[in-house]
Amino acid sequence: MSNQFSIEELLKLTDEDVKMSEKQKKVVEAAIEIFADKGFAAASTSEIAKKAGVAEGTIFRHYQTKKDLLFAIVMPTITKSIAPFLVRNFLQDVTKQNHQDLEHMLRYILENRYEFIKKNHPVIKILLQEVFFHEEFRGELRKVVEEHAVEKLKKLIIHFQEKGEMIDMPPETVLRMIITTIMGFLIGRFIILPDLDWDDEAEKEYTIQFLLHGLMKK
Amino acid sequence: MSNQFSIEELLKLTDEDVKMSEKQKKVVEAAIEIFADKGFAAASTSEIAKKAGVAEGTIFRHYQTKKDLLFAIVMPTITKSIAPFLVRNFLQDVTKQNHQDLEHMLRYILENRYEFIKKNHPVIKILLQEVFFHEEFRGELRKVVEEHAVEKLKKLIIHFQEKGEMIDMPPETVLRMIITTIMGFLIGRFIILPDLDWDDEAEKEYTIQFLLHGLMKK
Amino acid sequence: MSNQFSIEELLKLTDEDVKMSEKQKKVVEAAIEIFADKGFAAASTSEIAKKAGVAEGTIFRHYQTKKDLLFAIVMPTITKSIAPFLVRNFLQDVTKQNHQDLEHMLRYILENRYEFIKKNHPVIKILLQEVFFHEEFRGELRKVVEEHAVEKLKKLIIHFQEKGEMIDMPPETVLRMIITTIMGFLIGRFIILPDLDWDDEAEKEYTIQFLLHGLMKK
Amino acid sequence: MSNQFSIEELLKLTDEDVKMSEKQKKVVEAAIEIFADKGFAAASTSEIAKKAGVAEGTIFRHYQTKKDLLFAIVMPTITKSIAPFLVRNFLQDVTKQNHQDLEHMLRYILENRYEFIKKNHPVIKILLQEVFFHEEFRGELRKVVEEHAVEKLKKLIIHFQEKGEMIDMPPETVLRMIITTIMGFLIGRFIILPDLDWDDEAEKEYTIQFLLHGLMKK
DNA sequence: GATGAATGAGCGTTCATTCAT
DNA sequence: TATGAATGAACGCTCATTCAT
Repeated sequence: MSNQFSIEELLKLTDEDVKMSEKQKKVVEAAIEIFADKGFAAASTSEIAKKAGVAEGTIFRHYQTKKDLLFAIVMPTITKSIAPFLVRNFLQDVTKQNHQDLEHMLRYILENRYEFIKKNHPVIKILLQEVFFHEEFRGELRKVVEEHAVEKLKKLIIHFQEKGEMIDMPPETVLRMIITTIMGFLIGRFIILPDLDWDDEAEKEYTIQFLLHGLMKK
Repeated sequence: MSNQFSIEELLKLTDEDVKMSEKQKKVVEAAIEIFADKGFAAASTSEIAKKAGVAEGTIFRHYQTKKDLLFAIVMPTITKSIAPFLVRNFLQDVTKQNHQDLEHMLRYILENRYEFIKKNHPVIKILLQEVFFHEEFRGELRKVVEEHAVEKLKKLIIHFQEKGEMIDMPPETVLRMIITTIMGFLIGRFIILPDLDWDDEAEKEYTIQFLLHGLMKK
Repeated sequence: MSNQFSIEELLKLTDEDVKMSEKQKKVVEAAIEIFADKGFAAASTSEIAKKAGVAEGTIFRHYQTKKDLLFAIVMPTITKSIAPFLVRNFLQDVTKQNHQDLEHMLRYILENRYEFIKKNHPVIKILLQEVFFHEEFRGELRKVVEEHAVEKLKKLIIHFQEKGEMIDMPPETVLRMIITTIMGFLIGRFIILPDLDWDDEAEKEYTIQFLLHGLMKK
Repeated sequence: MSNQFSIEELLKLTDEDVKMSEKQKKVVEAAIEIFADKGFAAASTSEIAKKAGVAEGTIFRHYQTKKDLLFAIVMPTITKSIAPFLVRNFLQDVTKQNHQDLEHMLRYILENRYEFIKKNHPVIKILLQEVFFHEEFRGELRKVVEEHAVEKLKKLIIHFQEKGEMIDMPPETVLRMIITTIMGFLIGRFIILPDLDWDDEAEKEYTIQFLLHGLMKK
């Protein structure tokens, strides 16, 4: 319980950024924009400095290497990416409720992650692009997901299956369907085709309906 | 109909590679390995040359620039990525059959793309990594998908919906669910977690079941 | 005679350091250590500041440039390096004595310079390392040596030669032998191989014997 | 005997340099000049390239780092610096002769090293300047001197002492006097004050006389 | 056709120095 | 007086690309 956080504590994590000096903030903003646009390897520190309106040396006062800058941007987002499962009572809250739990849970996760990616899509784009090239990202993701998300969700799935509400598939497979469907929507919506004319509320509803139909026992 | 191909013609596309000299093939193999491993921008032509066992200059005899080499590797795979829909009679074949059409179609597409990605996952990994950074890839993908896949599949979806077999959602949304679920499986299986101990036949079956449950009218 | 000093005045030169603030002293100490260790050009002011426990800017309050810091450290040692010959009565003192003068003089110089380098070897190491790269050091050395040491010593040599005690060689050559032999010992002892197990008293004696044998008329 | 060389073989070592391309030779020449002039740390590769008339990248085709360039220049000279003692029969040649052996040996060494430093003084200047900053140089010097020079010379010194020709001092101390006196002359002559008006033949003679007087038993 | 030396622009990074606090 | 963030020129080095052989 000691390494879990209340929503308030999680928000504090976000506000830590406030400690940054004005110039440092400018550097981070410019770096996010450029990393997202052309990728880490193709981004140059001189371009970042120019866009941030600082001298190139200023970047290296705050971040020892270009890679450190990338990590400082992406690493916190890796933790925050599983924020719903960091909430202390996530498991109990959901299981104590009635037969509509599954739907509630899916709606909660989708809505919550929708807002998260809506606010952070440039950094998440960077994460998606760079996760292949930096073992550190994969390691951190695996750690954070395995420690805080996988077990909780598998328990929930088994709980729903025992109540006879959910289709009989291995919990890992059900998990894959949930993640795939939700991320498929959000990545399509915010990363791949953000310029399409999305009716967000309708698509969220369809996504939930598709998941419920696909996962619930008839 | 003129820019559509029979299965035989598609296979010929694959065999075009045969025209390449021994050295050229080595270059392409080395480039695929290194691009997939560290990304286009972080790969150096000298490293590719060394791994291919050719001189640095040899690469540039066959490909004017490093980017040309990338394109020569990835572009054909973009076309092949929608191969099932390039087949002349795809639409007729499916719609002329009985009430098990939807399942047959999904099974056909999944099986076919499973084999494709199994054989080509390094190049597909490169495509996934680089599609964000090269407008040319996005343009080609959009063209090929819109011209050959989207319309056919939307017609099919409408056909199933009119037969009362498929859930009532906008065809584009149904398409998204199908693509998301199938690609979610294949990318997870071959690109993100290829080292997991997958029971492929079972997972394929679950994926089909999930799609059928999610998309069929009860 | 006006620019010559008594022993007391020379000591005062040493005590000038007292005027420095605590921080300034720390800077000088750190700079000596780092300049001696890695050379002036490869030493960074930030490293000096860190080792001295002051801010980077503090160095430049006391010394306008990094070179000024080097000069402030080394220049006084250039003067002190010929201290024995700065003593007002060096010449008279030696020539007024008996036939053992030569030996006395050599012992005096060797002993005196042995103590000097024992106390100041880090700065002398810096001087030896940097004298090639800074014309200012060569200029100051030449000035100080020519003005205060060469003429006195040449007169002494001629004096000993006229007394028939010393071998007939050009006085400059004799001077070279003396300097070479004494500095060869001291540099070997304190700069090049300080970690060897030296028997200092014996080696001093051998050095004197070698010089006497080599220079005295048989 | 296997790792010892005839004069001819040693000369071949020198001629190996011939394998270098024209541009590479230019780079080495420029680097020697600039390293000797301002020291390794203060020399810039762009300045070397400019003086050599090549592109900066050309330097790094032949030498992976600036330090490699320094080592390629200096390391062979470390070996050659003890060339006389690498000659197969150095020891026998000298000891088989008559009472004038000591003088012959000293004359041979002085003359030989005089010619060596006359030809190579820029590289030797670099070695003297950089030996303090690069453990690799000290290591190589120690190895080469201990393996090939020290033992041979100590045996010779003991041989002369047993014949009663040489003063009774520890052989290491005698060695120090010889090295100090010869190097003192050569370094003064070629490195420190090369612009003085030296009468080389006379100074060589004085140096030998001083050594003989200083070391021979009366 | 293949080579690999040569190029030079551009990279990430360091550094002595300045200056507002 | 002392600080340390900020600067920007210069550094060592890499790279895609060219071209004489």
